[in-house]
Amino acid sequence: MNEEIAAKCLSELGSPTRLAVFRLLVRAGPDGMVVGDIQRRLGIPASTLSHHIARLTWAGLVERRRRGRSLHCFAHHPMMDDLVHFLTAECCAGFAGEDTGQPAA
Amino acid sequence: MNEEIAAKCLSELGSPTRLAVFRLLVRAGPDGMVVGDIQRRLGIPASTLSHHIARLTWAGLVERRRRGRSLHCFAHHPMMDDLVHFLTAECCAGFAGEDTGQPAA
DNA sequence: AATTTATTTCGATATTTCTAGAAATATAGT
DNA sequence: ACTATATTTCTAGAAATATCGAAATAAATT
Repeated sequence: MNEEIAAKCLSELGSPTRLAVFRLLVRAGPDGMVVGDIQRRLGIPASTLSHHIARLTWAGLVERRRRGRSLHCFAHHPMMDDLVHFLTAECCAGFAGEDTGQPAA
Repeated sequence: MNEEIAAKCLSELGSPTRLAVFRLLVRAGPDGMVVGDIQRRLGIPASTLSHHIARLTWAGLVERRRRGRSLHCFAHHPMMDDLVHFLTAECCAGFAGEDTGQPAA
């Protein structure tokens, strides 16, 4: 995880709709959730939802696996864990990060 | 911290430029950093930087205090801590969040 | 192979965001 | 009051994003 990838993830999670989708998937656990169920839960058109899920997937935050006619979506936890670790280590008060090349002052 | 505020913070930090600004401020510590120093460090026009700092401030992630002719900027750690806590508690694998009103399945 | 279900891709429009120059504002010094 | 410095606000064009209906694709069923 570097600043560029972190920014990408943050940006994707920064959409209220996408954050809601991601939280649903986290709550859904290892079984994931079918696109149609997410759609009914959030009440948004299928094409709009598809767009948002595609972006989350592109950012590495969500995985999709086809099972029969349905697509199951899962939160991809390693990416989220890396992101939280990055924020904790380099963007929080108790900053103990490595020297990134620039002097502290 | 709720989903709406979290989305706002995530969205603001999701810009590469703004994430860089915020990280600079975290590294700068309690002394903060003057806008002009940030500008020279990042090499972007003053008006562009002002826009980004205004957004970070509006999101509650940065504080500004005038000191003479300069404006000192500081990372506002409580907001960031709340955000990281929100992500850890409700968007990560070991999810132990409260029931948000919907049944788990 | 036609039908039904599930989801995506396309296309078009509306909105937001980014960027940066020019002008304006705020403060300090002379 | 004038000048210099620091930063913001105004403005606008370009680029990115959001939205959603319609058409297309994929898989199962008949």
